[in-house]
Amino acid sequence: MVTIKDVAKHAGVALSTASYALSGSDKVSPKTRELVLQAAKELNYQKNGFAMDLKRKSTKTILLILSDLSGPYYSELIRGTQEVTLSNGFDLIACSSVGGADSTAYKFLQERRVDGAIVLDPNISEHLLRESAREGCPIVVMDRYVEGDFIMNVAADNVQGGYEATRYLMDQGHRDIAWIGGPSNSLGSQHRKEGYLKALQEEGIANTKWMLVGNFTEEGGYHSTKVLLMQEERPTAIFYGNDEMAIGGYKALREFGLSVPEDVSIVGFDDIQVAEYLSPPLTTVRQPKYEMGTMAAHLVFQAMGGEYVNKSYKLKIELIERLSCQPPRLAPNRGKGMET
Amino acid sequence: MVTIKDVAKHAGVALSTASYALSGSDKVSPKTRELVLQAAKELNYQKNGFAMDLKRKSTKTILLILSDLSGPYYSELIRGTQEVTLSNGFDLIACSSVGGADSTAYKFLQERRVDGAIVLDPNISEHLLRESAREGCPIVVMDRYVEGDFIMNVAADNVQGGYEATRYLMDQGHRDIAWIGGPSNSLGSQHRKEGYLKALQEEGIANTKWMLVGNFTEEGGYHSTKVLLMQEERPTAIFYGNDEMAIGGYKALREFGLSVPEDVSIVGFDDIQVAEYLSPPLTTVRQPKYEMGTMAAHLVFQAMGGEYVNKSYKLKIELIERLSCQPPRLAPNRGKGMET
DNA sequence: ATGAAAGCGCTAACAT
DNA sequence: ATGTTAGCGCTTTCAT
Repeated sequence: MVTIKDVAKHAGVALSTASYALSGSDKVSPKTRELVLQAAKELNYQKNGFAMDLKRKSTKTILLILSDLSGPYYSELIRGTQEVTLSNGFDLIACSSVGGADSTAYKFLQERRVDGAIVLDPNISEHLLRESAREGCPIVVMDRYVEGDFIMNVAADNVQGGYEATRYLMDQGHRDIAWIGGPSNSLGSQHRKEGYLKALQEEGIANTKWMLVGNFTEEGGYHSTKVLLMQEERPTAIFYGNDEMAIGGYKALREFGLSVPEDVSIVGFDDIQVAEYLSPPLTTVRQPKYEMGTMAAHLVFQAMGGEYVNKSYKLKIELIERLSCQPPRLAPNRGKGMET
Repeated sequence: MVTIKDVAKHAGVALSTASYALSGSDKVSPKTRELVLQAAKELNYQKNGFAMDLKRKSTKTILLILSDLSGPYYSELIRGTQEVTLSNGFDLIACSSVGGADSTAYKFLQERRVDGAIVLDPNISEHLLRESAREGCPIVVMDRYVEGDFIMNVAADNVQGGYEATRYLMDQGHRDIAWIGGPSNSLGSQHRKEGYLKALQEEGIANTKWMLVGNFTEEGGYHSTKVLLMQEERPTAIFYGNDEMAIGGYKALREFGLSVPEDVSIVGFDDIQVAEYLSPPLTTVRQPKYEMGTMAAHLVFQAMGGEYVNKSYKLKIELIERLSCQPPRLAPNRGKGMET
């Protein structure tokens, strides 16, 4: 491997001179610089970034940790973080936690390979987070709440989102509204459910009968919906913890010969790209993902700069009205022994 | 910052002993190890990965470069590379070329920060690729063809894909088939077009009238389609360089009061998630993305191992038949001065 | 089993 | 303007 030493020798200058020349310092004469650059080119010299980081004690890179590094969900969010990161002269790399404790995420966090991190990944333990966050490596955790030094949180207001979706359904006259939630390790899903329950309670509805879980996948939504439909009493509306599950729901409904929204109204969560193309187009709740991304990145840089920042931010959420909901066809099927 | 030196001192052992203990070598007695581990915990010691890499002269990480780190397109591909990378005990990080020469991609490639790279990004110059690929850092370039030492290529057989899509349309009786391609820096798009032309030629059709470019975006597809439809003679079918553009096409067609597939048949390319939910569901060409991902990763590791590998791979492509095509309604509108 | 010391490739303070 | 040199934090050889 050709090092700066080789370049220096080849150019007939001292090691430091080569270093200066290569880094564009004005401490060397144009002539020497040219000499060095020439030598570097001839030898096909490539700088070793680590050696540099080691000296400089900072990497100028931010790490973005996602649960699977894929999925349409992240697009906008990534774009947001990327813009901010870049305009601060930093680099952004992304990795996932696939592989558990051997995962790239763990390695990069534990080995001080980055100057800051943004984490959107329930698999990263609070322990690791607290252990890794430090002066020189602030961490922003998204969609969950983790306390600790140099740890900040940003999330969409999922409670609000859940509440508004349910409220919307109730305003149309629905009273029998089912909830199909995400996995239990998703705080976002829990909060949506909280909002859902809050809305129900406001109307004095104590629904516990129609609460199921999918796992945020189409598959899961499909199965949970089938389970739901096999019960004696059916809801007039279903609120899904995310859009993917709602897609599965559409499928299950179709299999039961039920149509949306005539027989049952549906609302999803996330507003992924497909939502608008489903038939009927899915009414759903949109999270301000781009804003969440920029927000997170800004926080990282503020914390780096030692600025005082609030530890926790909640961003407003927006209901996207499409065609998957309408008032329930009949008077709700109550009087079969339900209270109120 | 607490270093291994501090840990050693705190534990009352030598630097090297601490290092051994920390890395789980069996050269230290269990007792000393315990001592060191304890000290490390007390001081909240975190190893510095760079220093380690510097010594070890390898990073055990592979870099995946994508043009924008987002977009539904990549999902499967990423999953493929990730699986292989992980099972080889390596880490995978992803970054984009946003930022041009200042981008993360450039930095990581130029500064020897990784042991290999997979590039799916037309923005990375051939020059950089050739400069960066070397023993100890093989590079696999996807969807384009770059020659050089330690550079390999994997791509879907886009020519075949373009050919089959067009052939399919022609088998239904279409003769007036438009092409709306991607940006000119996309070799994939060029190849698809090549296949398209080849199919046309087989029937003796020398179509040049209906060839436009979008830029792989919905927006672009929309506009190009409008331009197309404003012309006097209209095609009976349109073949889009990717699905996003086809979506834009659907929209433009609707605005012109034309329906798919009755008035014009459509085929897309890529088979993104939305394709199946469009109405009508989009007939399109699926690339074996997961396989391309695993293939690329395997190649990187083989090259690392010094194994002889072919430099170039082409993967078969598959036509997904949905409902956006049907035979043209009338006899094709020829006889207006067209040859044959 | 443990310690001393060399050195990975680089930057930057210091000397010339 | 250029050269000399001391580390950055770590691994690893070689003595002990």
